[in-house]
Amino acid sequence: MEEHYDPAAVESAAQAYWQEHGTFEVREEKGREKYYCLSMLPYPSGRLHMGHVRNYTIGDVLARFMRMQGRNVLQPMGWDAFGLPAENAAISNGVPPAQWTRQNIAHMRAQLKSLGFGIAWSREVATCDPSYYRWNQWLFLRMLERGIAYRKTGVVNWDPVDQTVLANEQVIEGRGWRTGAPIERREIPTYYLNITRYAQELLGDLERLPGWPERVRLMQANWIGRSEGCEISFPFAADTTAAMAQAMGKEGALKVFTTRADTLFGVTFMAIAAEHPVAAAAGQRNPALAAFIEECRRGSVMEADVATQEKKGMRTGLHVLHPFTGKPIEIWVANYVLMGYGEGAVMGVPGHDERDFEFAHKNSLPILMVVRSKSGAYEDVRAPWIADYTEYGVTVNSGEFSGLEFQAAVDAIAASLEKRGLGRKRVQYRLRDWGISRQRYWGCPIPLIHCGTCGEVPVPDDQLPVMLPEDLVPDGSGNPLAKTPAFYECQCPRCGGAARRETDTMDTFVDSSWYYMRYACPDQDGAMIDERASYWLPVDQYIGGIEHAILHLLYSRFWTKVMRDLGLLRLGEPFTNLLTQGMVLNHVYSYAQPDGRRRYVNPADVRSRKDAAGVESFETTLPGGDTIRVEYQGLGKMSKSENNGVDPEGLVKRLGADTARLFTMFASPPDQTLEWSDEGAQGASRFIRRLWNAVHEHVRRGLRPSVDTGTLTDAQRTLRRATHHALAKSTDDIGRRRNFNTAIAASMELLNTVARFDDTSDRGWAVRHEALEVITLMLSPIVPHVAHELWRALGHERAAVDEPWPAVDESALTQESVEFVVQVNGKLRGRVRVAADADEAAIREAALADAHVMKFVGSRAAVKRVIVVPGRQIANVVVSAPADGS
RNA sequence: GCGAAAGUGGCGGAACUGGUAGACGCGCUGGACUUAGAAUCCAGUGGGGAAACCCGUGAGGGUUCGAGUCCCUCCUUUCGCACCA
Repeated sequence: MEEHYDPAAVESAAQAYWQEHGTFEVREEKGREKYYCLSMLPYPSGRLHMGHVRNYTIGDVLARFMRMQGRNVLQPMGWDAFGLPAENAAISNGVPPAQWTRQNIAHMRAQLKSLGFGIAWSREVATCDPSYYRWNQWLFLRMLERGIAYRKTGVVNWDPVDQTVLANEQVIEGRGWRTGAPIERREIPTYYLNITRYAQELLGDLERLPGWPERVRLMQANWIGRSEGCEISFPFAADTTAAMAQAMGKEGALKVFTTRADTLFGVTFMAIAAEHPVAAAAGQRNPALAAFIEECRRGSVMEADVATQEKKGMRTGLHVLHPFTGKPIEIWVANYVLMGYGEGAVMGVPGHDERDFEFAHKNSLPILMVVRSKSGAYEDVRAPWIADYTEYGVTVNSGEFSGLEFQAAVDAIAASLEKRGLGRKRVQYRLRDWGISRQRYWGCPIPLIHCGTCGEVPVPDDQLPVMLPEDLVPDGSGNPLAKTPAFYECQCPRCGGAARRETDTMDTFVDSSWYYMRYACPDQDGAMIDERASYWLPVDQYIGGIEHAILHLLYSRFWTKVMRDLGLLRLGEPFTNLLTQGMVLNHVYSYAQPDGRRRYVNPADVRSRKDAAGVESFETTLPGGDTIRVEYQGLGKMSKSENNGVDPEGLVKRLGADTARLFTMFASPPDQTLEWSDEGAQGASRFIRRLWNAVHEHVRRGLRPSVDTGTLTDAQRTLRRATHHALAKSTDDIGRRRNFNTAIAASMELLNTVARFDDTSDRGWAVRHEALEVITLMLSPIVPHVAHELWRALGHERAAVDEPWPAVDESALTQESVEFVVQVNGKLRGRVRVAADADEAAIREAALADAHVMKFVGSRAAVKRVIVVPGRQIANVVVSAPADGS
């Protein structure tokens, strides 16, 4: 063993050992309990960031811990390799996305290896490999056969300059993020996956996921957004049937969805979305209305923007009839009605709905009150034209349905409507079908062919995969696939005539919806997955960022259920336990440039100084050599834009992988935010050196006999107790609570105890030896490299990574006497030592015999009772009037 | 607006089931070693007070022998969703 800790040497030796022994390569072993530990796969952006380090360290600690617990552990890794950044890099550098992506993967793989993660590298998957995306295409075709995938014309964000669809988050203040061009709402044909078919199951099964954070389940439930209500048909009035017959075919009624059928008698107008077919029909006869519809169409499709918009509307001149009173009700086109939810039309009840209230006020529409509060108070204090009343109450002014409470009113009205064929109860979901078409190059081709005579024709299975050409360089305008005849020109598989291949690619969320299944059998080229998947799945522990709480995790659950229904799996839920790690934060510093724009300075380049009054200020040295003052702007997520990232590669070079891992695990619990601290990282490094030095000092004295636990001194017994106490805590903290920070604190505490233990006898040596062994193994999942070396130094042939997790020696924990804390009326007043088996009476006597305690009790006569809590080693003396202690 | 989580020393955090508030680390102070610094080691470190003690977990109330923890009201911060009919 070297005298001085050299992380680079220790780490490369340990990594070489694991590599050589294939330590983390695993096979399916029937009868051995498996543990599938999965971290979300990274996008190959080029370099790891601290968020990756944190994510994969959490996974690695759990994987290594479970391995020591005897489980057959699979921890794989792969690459979410399709996507926009590769195209953007291609546009600015002229390098094909494939080349850029593969270079990044190579670099990041090396970075992951340098951090010592115990990954089964032979199972690596990259989603841009044809051997992977081929099965996206295959499953898509199976979905198409069953109607789960379908083609529909839908509203999208369209950038007219780049000629492409943009995701909502790529539209900034109504303009394309790259071109600055105003974004249009355009209806183009895209492929959808029918996730709404699974809405109820996706919602209901959330209850079967107790290993998921409550807040993620809640976010998904809100996203799915189930509401119970009624659909109601309002027949068209006589004056409008001619126009409607044209637009609506045979329907003859305007359908709405409502959760408040009890307010049906309060309807004073109908509101329909600008995209509603009735609106289009009305617009044909009315140029002003057509212009208004066009104005709404140009507006953003982002719902957050829609929410802040002023409520605007225009009358259509068309009417429907109230299903009970028969009175005509005018139809308005309103910008607050969403085409994508319910029927794209609502009944306007301004007396009992906030939005309708606002709309009615703006347009001077009548407001009727048809619900009063149960107490009746509402009628007395508020008139409907002053405020709306949106609570559940009792119906009034509602004909035969007056005087009913909410549920009774809804039931009665729905029953009556259903009898007349004008409505029924229905469940509505907020969730929409998943549009997967992207007018992008760097993604998985959608395996379809458009033929002039046969229409849309699926690519036959034996022609899969539809290969994405890898040598194209996008220029920023449109999809290069659509400009590459060699790609899109093809023969129709049905009639053999000339046809055009679909040039849209799939949303990259498709790629990440099932990659965790493929790790089980990445070499299988005859099927999507095979029976090895049923050995490893479901994933026992999934770790990733909270930002994926909805989309990725919902899509994966949906995908799993589809595969189950296709008979490919027996599993309904892919991830048993989910850990969402917190963000990594760092300080943000900036200064104003002459042109007024702020420039961000990396915290590593900022110096702090204090003036005579102790006021702290910050400065940095510019590349030119000038020193400039910078402003502290608080903490922010590590990001490029705020230039506050810490490069893991530099950290590993400077302090070592073990230090990087130890600091990220120690600074805060895994699900909370982590604040980067350079001093904290130094502290982690210092602890590792202290441990190294302690072991070095210990083994320098040579190896000696093992512990004879029967004949130890008090100090020796105390150290053994500390050892096994720390072990019990660490086991619980990692295994049950997932609180790695406190597990590490327990090891630090034990090392402090060892440092104070200066017994040089044989038995003293042996007790210290045991403590150092336990520390080494307890920390080995967190700092595996240094543990590997220390374990050898402590005299072991077998590698630390192959050792089982040590067992707690219960006998070491027992004590002959224990200290009880004595309180008087809940305030700490003394400590007494009693025999470990002392009964309540003895503890009570000991407490009352303590002079300091009695000072506050006054006299024994004042004692009302004594509460003894043996498990907590605490006794509380209750007195009626405590003495003041003086 | 709706939903959720969280407010504890100078800082990150600990206190898991209501039972010794502040573990562990950082920082800071003093000391040792050193020509000196760095590194390392030792001691101290919530506030007040000479001490006895008193006060302290965002604010206010409550339950309890006992509250950081439970209940009520309020404040602040963060996150998610947001015209969902």
